[in-house]
Amino acid sequence: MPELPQSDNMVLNALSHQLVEFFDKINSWENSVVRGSGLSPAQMHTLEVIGHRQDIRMKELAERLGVTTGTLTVAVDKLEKKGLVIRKPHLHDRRSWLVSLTEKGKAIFHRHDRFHRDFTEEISAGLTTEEVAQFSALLTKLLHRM
Amino acid sequence: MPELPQSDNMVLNALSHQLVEFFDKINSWENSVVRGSGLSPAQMHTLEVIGHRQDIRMKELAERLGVTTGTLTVAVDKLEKKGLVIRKPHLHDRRSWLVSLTEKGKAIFHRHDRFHRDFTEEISAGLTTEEVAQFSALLTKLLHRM
DNA sequence: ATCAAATATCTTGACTATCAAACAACAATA
DNA sequence: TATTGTTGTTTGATAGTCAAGATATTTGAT
Repeated sequence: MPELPQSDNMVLNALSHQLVEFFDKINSWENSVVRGSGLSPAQMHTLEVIGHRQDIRMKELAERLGVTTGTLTVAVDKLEKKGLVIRKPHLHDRRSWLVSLTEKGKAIFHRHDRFHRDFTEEISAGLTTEEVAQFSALLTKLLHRM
Repeated sequence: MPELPQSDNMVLNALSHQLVEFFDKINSWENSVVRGSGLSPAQMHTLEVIGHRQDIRMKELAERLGVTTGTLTVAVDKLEKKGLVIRKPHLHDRRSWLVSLTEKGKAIFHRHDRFHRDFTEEISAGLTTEEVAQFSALLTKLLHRM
């Protein structure tokens, strides 16, 4: 197993802590924005995933959210009661349901998406256009390995 | 209010969705790692904050975690029962308690910190040393505005 | 020195999120 | 057809969360 040079080790250590801080700050921003919307963070996240992939099976939705189908059943029940999502039977698999956003759900989804966009603009206001492009390119490489 | 050029707008939109994806992937990685430790994500996060700032007041800990002191009282009760943290009276303010990690809590904290370090190393393995330094520098600028 | 206001923590009640396990309906395969 | 696997639901237990109220202590203004 090859050893990293000491300097690389220190950079990685610093980066690790930066990532933790970055994550925490995004997280608390997200929470404070969501709390102003009448939905819980988990509910908003559910709307987000459905919004990016309409007519999604319960099973796949649960996987993408990282919860069990049991948890999801209850969550979707509540969102359906609020009129934000709707279940439709799967045409070819009668065990399955497809979940999608209602118009009301789509409105919330798009508003939240705009919040993300505004947040991104705000935090990158200290960067030049080139630096933003650079950051995005590096992020692409990182995402490939995750 | 100045309008951004169309191309900048598109870059920001892309970056916004990249950040969401980045956040989600870190989140699910973190959750899967934590679940293997017998602690909940919230409990691990509490240990992390205490670990970085031993002898912290309940009030300040609650603020850093983004929860009310009522929530924290219950959380610290449970961590204390597990032998991971300990409350000590504040020397100069008899209303206050200082919370710190026990040896057992420190062990868990350090192990988790190493997980973060390994994760960082893994995802940045596709980057050159210079790119890692570049990414870290850009992150520093972003963190300043958050 | 006294007293009102502010602060730090804890308690309680209500609600949500979560999982695991057991179950029912249906699909896929031997 | 009979068996095995998959999809979604239900239920019981535990944890996380907040708001509101209670208690003890400190601070600040008279």
